[in-house]
Amino acid sequence: MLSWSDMPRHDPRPTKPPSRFEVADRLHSAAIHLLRHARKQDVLAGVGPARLSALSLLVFGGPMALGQLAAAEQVKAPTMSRIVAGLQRSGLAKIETDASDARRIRVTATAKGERLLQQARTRRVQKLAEILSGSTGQDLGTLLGAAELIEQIVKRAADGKR
Amino acid sequence: MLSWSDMPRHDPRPTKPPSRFEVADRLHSAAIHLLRHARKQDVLAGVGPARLSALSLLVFGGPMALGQLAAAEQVKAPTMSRIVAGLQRSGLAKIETDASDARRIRVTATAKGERLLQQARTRRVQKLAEILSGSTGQDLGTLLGAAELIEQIVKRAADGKR
DNA sequence: TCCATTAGTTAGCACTGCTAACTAATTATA
DNA sequence: TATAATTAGTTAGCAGTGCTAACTAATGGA
Repeated sequence: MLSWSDMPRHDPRPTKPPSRFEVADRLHSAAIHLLRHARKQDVLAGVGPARLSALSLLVFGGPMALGQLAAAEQVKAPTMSRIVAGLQRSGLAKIETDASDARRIRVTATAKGERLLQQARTRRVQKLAEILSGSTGQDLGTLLGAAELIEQIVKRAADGKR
Repeated sequence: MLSWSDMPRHDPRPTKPPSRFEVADRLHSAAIHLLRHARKQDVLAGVGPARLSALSLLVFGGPMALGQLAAAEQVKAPTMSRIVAGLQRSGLAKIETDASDARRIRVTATAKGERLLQQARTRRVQKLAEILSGSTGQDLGTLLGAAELIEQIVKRAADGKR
């Protein structure tokens, strides 16, 4: 779904330089379909996607304040407040008040949280690796290159916005 | 976040044949970050993501029964029942009972629904095209190739499951 | 000192996912 | 044919995730 190629094409121009628009559309569709597979593994963690994502930020990015977490996850403070409360309730993260500024809280992943995240991560990636099993080395190279490009591009866009 | 490369690497092996695992991980991360941008455009539609996605299926896939919709969206029937009710309430889709089997309903996108979807689609893709604006023609080629590969791979995985 | 700003929380709404339990229609079977 | 099993959808109720508005508490500047 959601692909220009699904619509009647009255432009029989051959594939010369792909337009940004076409590339954007195909990437969009591909990303949706890819993540749909990965996401299904997450139910096994028993933790919702927002909590899992915030936890991953804590595990890989280290302890941080609620506001930082919210900004990184592109979510408003009240939403992150609830997510952190959930993580705390499940024993996956702990919070302590900042020594130098009593308004701030410092959120940290617990050992249990790190363990759970690694397992969830492994399941997701393993699932994707599984569906890549029929791919040639060359295809894997193309995909890796594309993934790196995308990360660069997205990072550039985010930096430009800051 | 969520990338092996963020973790301490004690394996200094150069980039020879990328492992499926590594490719899966990088793709996973890239897809998440890419869609995070596109998704933010959707608030402008005034329709939630699940409804938008179901509507796109109706627009591009034609009218179908509720069960088909649920299966295609990988969602349970009660969830799709509510999504369709919402689309109907907003005048974006209409339902009629199947003539040959009175248990079934036939869900169809309205003209208004098609219009709204095209606008939402355009916004999403335009946003992605925008962040691609700094890319060379060669990069666009790599990205397009990767998108096509992913669609093939995901399709194969889905077909295999059937 | 007093006021504006900043960090987080609480309350309340909407949307999306689930399971369990239901109705109604269809199909299979005794 | 009558009844039982299956199938299609709906309803009710729960949890999670997003928002805005309104609040409290702490900080920092005039």
